[in-house]
Amino acid sequence: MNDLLRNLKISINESIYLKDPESSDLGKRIVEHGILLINELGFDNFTFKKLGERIESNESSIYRYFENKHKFLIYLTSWYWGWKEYQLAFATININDPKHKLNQAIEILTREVEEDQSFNHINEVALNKIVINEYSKSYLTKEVDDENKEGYFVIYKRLSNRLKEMIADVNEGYPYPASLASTILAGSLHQHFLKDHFTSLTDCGAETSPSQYFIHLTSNLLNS
Amino acid sequence: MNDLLRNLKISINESIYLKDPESSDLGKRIVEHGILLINELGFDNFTFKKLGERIESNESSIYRYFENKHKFLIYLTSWYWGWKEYQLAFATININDPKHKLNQAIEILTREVEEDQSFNHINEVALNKIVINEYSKSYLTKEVDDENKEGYFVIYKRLSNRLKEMIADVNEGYPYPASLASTILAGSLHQHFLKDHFTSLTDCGAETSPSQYFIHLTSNLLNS
DNA sequence: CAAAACTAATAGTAAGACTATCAATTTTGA
DNA sequence: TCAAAATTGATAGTCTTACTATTAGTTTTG
Repeated sequence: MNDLLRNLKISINESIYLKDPESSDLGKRIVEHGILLINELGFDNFTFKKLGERIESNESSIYRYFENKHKFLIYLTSWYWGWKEYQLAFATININDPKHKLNQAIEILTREVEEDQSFNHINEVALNKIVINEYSKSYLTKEVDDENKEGYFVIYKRLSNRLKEMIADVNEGYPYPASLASTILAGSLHQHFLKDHFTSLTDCGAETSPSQYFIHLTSNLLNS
Repeated sequence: MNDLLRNLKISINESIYLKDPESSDLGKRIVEHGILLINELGFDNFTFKKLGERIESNESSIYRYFENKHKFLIYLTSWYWGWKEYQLAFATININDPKHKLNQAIEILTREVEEDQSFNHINEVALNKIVINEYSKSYLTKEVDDENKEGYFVIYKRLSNRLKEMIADVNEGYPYPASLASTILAGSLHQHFLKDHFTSLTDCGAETSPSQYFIHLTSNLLNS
């Protein structure tokens, strides 16, 4: 991402946090080291107490920013999808050919993540691993419907919808654009997970990327 | 499923449990009501203490069958995939045409689950909902690699592989059979979840089923 | 029918997920 | 610039979860 975006802020639904972590130094440290610590321990073993120790602050101070670790995860993953949304918008804005545009979109949404200099306190590589390993835990709960109504997943839904529109622009007769879009988004996380832990269940690995798999799949499906 | 299978037992890796729950009345009650209770409360809110109260037994007695609730989930989902594996084997054994065989396989693996009379103490409909809502939590952990080595996921991997073989039998030139198989299995659970909670992200619903979507996708992909 | 296995009940520990209180520090706006 | 407001850190405390240990009563079985 370029310098134009250096002052950009990904905006996130205010009901996800108690106090905006972008508004203070402590808040940014919570986010920065929260990402690193969840990535190290896994979300299940992560606690606010451990994060407090890591940043030499106090558990109770973290609770003033986020109600609980579940909301913290929703905050972090929302940030991630908001970040992807910007990348997608910038990378496809000048492309007119629908096929080329869609391929570019899939590439951006499914590729291996690299560090983005525009956001100092966020390690996008670690955050991407968190999304791969933990994102589904944020919605596989008994509270999904309530939280969905509260708008906790708007960014992801908007992103999935953009992809769906691009699919429809390539082939408006294709009957399942929404399902294909969600399959690409969730399926890509899954293929990344499989290549790290269940190699027999995927063709992705050193020589083949999830991007190649999904671009091939989509092209063949829509251009036939 | 027919009467031939009435005495069938789905066999599950012995290291997943401490004492075989099929070997006693209490064990069967743990499984039977464990499925119902997890379905009611969600896995996160489920505890052995609550299950003990439900079956009028004791927490400590349940701990003699399963080390912890994580292993209990692995047991239940392994049972589910073993059950699917039998259904798949029986339904495809006499089909010779590879395309027809594959379509039949996808149908079985992605369709809405109905009660199976062959296994009295197991409510397959509730178990299917558990698999949709909780299966990914069983492998999205820091311990996956160890547990995978212990064979906790063999049944699922074997099933995914069978599907992969059927895909390859239809089109041996298709470059991503393993990824397509895992996409169908995990993607189907995901589409079922979306139709219940995020309707804008899927085309599946009252008129369209995940089976139709995946059969259409696979046919178009392999027969072009 | 006695030994072995199993189950239920109780108690106890350590950690997690918070809430409340208070004092010290920092920020801020009149 | 100084007093009020906001923020942070430290401590303590509650309730729940996830277990482990012990014991006593019940059932099974060779």
